Amino acid sequence: MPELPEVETTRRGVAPHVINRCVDAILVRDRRLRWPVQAGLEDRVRGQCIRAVDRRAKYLLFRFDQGSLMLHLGMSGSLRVLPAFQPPAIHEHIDLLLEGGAVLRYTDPRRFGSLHWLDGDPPEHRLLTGLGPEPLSADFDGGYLHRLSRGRRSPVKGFIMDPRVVVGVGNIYACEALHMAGVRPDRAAGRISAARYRRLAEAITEVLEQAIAAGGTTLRDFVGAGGRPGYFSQALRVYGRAGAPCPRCAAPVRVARLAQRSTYFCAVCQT
DNA sequence: AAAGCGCCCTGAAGGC
DNA sequence: TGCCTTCAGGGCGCTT
Repeated sequence: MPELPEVETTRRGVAPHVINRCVDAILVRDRRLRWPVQAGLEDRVRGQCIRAVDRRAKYLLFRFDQGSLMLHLGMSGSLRVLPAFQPPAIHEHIDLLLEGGAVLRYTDPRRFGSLHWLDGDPPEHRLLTGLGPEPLSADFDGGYLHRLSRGRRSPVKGFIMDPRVVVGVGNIYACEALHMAGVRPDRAAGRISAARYRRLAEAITEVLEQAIAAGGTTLRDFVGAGGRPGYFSQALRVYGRAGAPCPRCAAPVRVARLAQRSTYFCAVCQT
């Protein structure tokens, strides 16, 4: 289940195989994704050529000469490039048949993902408006988090996971970044100092960059575009390690429910 | 306006 | 072994 590093890993994995390839056809075998795949989408894509593969938040944007396909992997989606068509297995819902025979195939057991056709250039959609900055861009830093958080009483973990605040920080990386920065997940967002937000922003950036460099985090079913698993799971400090020693102070890692999500933290060195 | 929930869906894991 | 319950990486959209 893709968080931002998995989506970025997927983007980098598929891009070289699809850029400047033209689409002979798109096959949508199951339209029942998070939102039903719009009727007629096939006609918009057919015959067009992919010019770029971009990412905004966790959305992949396949840019054509006229319009874009916007794909979200949801919690269980993955993409891979097949050298030639082969009969689809269960949950393999969508194929882009590329000129020359290769197939870009979308698999999504839970069908929480989505696929939209966007006419505009640059691509615009209500799901993209209102998104916060990219965490790996220059307009994201501790000063930004500090300014935006003033007056907020809800926990800082939910604050950094809010895509209107900053995109791409899912449950795993929120836990990891808060541990790296030494910030308790349940601290009120509005009561954290500028200096600590500086550390937290740096931690978010660092953990995401490390995870991208490692090819994402494999948990259960994530497989990168080339079929290789990610290796970041070996580097997780607290996520999924309840009871194990904190890598910094050796106190047992604790787990709590925060905003309906499992939250792993060290009660000693996160304050 | 912020915050808290329910919910979409399938599969894996753990308890009994 | 099998059945049942719980949980999972997201995030929209409704209610308060």
